[in-house]
Amino acid sequence: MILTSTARQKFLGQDLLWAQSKTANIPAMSQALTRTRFAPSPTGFLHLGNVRTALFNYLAARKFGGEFILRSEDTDAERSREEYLEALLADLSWLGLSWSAGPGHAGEPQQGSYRQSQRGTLYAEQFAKLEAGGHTYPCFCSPAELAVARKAQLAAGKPPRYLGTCRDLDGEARAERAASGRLATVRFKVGAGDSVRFQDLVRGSQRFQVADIGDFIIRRADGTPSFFFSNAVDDALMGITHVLRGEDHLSNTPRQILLLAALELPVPRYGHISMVVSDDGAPLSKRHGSTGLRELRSLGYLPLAICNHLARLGHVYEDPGFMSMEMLAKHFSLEKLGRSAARHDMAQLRHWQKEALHQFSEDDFVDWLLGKESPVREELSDLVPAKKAKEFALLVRDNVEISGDALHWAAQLCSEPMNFTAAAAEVLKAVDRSLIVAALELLDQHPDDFKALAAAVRQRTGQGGKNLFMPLRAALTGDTHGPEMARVYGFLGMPGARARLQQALALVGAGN
RNA sequence: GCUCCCUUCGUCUAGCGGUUCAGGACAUCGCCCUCUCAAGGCGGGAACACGGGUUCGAUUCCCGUAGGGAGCGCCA
Repeated sequence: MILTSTARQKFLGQDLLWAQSKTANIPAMSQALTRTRFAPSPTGFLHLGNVRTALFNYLAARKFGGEFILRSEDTDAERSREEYLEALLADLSWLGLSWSAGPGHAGEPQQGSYRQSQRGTLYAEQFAKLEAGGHTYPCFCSPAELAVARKAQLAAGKPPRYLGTCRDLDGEARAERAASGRLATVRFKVGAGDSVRFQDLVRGSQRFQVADIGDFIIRRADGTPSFFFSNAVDDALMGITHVLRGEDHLSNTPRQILLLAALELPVPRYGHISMVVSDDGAPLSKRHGSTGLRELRSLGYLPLAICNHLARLGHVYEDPGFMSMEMLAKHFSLEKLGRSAARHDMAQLRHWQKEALHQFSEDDFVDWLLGKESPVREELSDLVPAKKAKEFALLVRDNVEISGDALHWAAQLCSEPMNFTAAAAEVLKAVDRSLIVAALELLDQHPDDFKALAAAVRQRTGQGGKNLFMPLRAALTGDTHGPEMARVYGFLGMPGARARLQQALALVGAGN
């Protein structure tokens, strides 16, 4: 395809616009006009890379008082599943990313559905426009034939591009092939000898040779639109102004610009953000345990912890502190987006998790650990008596980083008989029997005052400091670290403490 | 194979030719606090991939090399 001069003018005009937008950090335009989107295909669960893309789009929209919309790219009927879509929506809203329009949203807009599988009519109109403009042709090559051609090109050291076999077929030849029952795809005619330029929001000016782009399929043999087509067309039709997407789309962008130009539809500003790789440097995949949003959620990571972590992967905030979603949006800036790939580091996420927990009030914390949303709610209720649950939660608060950690403390402090960690058993083995015996005998005199008990034991045994407290801790909690002993003692209660000391006695004195 | 993108402490990154023998955060190590852990305070170690240019002067600009990544699909 040769760009018409008006189309080219348009490009130049847009180049200018984009160049400006880069320096001005998104033009004022008409503020409310900033529309971003997240357009996943419901073929699996979200991983951190997807989530970060969604987050950036959300933050950009929110910062400029615009709209963030969701679109389900479910044109692949084979792989798309309703349950994935539902999971996606649930996970995104759990994260705190709210969208103003999307699949299943009340008040579906004038343009139609936010599921591509239901936008066939709209696509048909656009296909017709393209066909009328002479931008397309049917291609009768079979997948097998194409695969062979590709292989041959690769072997010959050539780029694997469509050869154009069906491009110049005349009407007769086409009719003949169609009559023979061969199904045709529709290809977009890409012209030669020109280049496509655009100003990438994060990578600056880009230029691709049109000659390097083969005629690509925009409609599959079954009549459904291909990604290049539906994705670009929907962005235009839905009035998307800024597309922040993965770097993997960068070299495909010229195709979409060409398409949109042929359709005379508005071209959004594109920003290609770096990829996120997992902590071992491997690319993220839909079934990568530690990088799946679902997995993190079920482990007890908090939405805001994840957002703080992700927002700083490939994006810089001057303030190194924890931020609310509002602050994340307020200080989000396209100019602060980095160009190189970022590694997801669990240690960093853990830091934000601690920060997020730190922000919690007591009630928030109790609700997080024991409430309906808690992934450990049931297991905890099996271990901790309901009436002591709240006290337990507050007791272990400083020793819990993710909800699962509470399970350890529940097991240590509530199970009967009690568990001793290896370290605690070591401590008890080395301790003098008389110390535990003394504690046992003095227990009655100090039923609810650990300090007084400790003082009494100290007086009788002559042991103090670490030598006093560590054995008592090991005996009462079965562990060598944990919450403050005075609070633990209060939680255990006198009868509980007695039972525990007696159990500990069995381990004591292995040395004497 | 071709095209494009990327390359500063272990990790995320600041840096947009000199005021930086490179700053912050996380992680790590040490000390303080302390009955333990955590938190908190103080302090330490730790990086400009390599080679050429350009320049009075390069982490910063240009060109190569190496390494990593992406795209070239009737996947998205």
